[in-house]
Amino acid sequence: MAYKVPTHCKDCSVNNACFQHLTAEELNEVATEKGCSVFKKGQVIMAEGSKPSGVFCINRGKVKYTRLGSEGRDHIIRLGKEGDLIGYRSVLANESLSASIVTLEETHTCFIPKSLLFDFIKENNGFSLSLMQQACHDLGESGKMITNLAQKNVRQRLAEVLLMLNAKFGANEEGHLNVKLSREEYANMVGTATETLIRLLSDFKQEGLIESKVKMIRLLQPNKLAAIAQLNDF
Amino acid sequence: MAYKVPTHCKDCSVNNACFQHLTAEELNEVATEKGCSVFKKGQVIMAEGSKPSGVFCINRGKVKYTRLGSEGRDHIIRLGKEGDLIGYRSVLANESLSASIVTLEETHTCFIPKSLLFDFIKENNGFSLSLMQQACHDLGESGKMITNLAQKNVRQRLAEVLLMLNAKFGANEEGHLNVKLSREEYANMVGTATETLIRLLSDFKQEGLIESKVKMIRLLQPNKLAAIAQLNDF
DNA sequence: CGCGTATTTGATAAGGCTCAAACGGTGTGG
DNA sequence: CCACACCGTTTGAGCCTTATCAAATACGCG
Repeated sequence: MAYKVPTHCKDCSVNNACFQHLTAEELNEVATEKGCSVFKKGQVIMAEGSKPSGVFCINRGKVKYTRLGSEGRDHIIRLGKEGDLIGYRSVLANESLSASIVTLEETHTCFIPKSLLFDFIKENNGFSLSLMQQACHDLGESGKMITNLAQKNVRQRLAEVLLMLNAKFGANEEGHLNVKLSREEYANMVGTATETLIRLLSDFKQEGLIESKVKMIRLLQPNKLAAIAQLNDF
Repeated sequence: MAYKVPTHCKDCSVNNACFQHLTAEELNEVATEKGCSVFKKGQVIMAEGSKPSGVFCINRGKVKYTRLGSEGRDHIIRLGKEGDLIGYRSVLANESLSASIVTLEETHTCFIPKSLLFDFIKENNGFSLSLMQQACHDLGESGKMITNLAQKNVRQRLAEVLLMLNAKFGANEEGHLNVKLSREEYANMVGTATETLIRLLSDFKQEGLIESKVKMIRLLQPNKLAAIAQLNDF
């Protein structure tokens, strides 16, 4: 499972905001110390409750952050894609993971050990600040999600999730959302039962807001979706 | 409204985790540059959407972070008390405030300008790391709240909110929760209608789980509340 | 092609929201 | 000191949204 990807960090195509603050020398350190892995679809990269010994940088692929609720049901609290750091929250707060991180498709990662990460934080202010900004930004997003769950109904939340997916992953040449999720995963993002989600998706289809063929969803009228979601900002 | 509190930071009774990493000299800087204010109950310290030019440190008092939802209803996403930093998320992420910060009682604060904060971040690794840990910890708490809202019913969430208040603010000598909130504020924390909240509170009262006289709530059986809330960890 | 899983549809029930009205405490002015 | 008005709280009734259970259908994989 563990292997070295051919690319050196400085040639890496993905652009992580934090790593852009590292010097050539520091990037060399990463390239030397990092371990690389490939995960197949559906694999658990990190398990809820464990304490990771470092962070992963996603080189290719997509992941979901999923928390197990008390009724044995999952809830997806965030998604990650190329360039995102995985598990940084837990490592920096020195807390155990509050969610499992599971791949949505084949995913290539580079592992950066905790010690190296903390070295950079101590020595490189730009890196440190960038990481902090990441955390604070994510905290803001979480706040939005909290209000949405507390105040919006399922229809509004679904519209918002669709727009969020579009903003984060974009669409391919045919206009389909660039991420494949099962109906259950959609339901776990929206916070509803799978059956309810399916009914609302077909409502949206009938209203001409989206097109959907099983795993392929195309947004036809994003502005109308935004109106449904009651978005003030997007 | 703005005045200097008599205490120098190094004598300040409140212990903010970040400030403990500052040197005597740096604390002097804070004491020199900070501005202090007193806010009466119900005053808005910072308004949602604005961009603060620094952070407040709470010297005395309690605040709520409240977001205005699309239906004109508030949702309380967090509470703050003595020693907490206000507005750090927005300042560090360089984003506008995602919530208004409103006092729950008379509150004394010290204002620390953005520039000074960033100086410390650049020069003092302990401070910087501590701030980062704060942000990452809060991010974890937000994640918990998201799962709770998505998966738990109102009764479970109310039990959890009561326990959270007890953990954060404790109880006075008579066993009453050390924070005064209206029924509407409780509802806005739980994410439900005021009427529903009132009904559930009186259910809890009938079941002997709590005592309540308007603004005074006493938890009688916290372990039973924890069972209702389905807490894995508390 | 056949099995297992994911998706879809239907029927029913419950949880929670909304509207309406009554009640209670508190502060103000006479 | 009392009467009144206002606001927060409480209770009731009906309805709507959403969850749950059950069953049918479609899809993907070996």
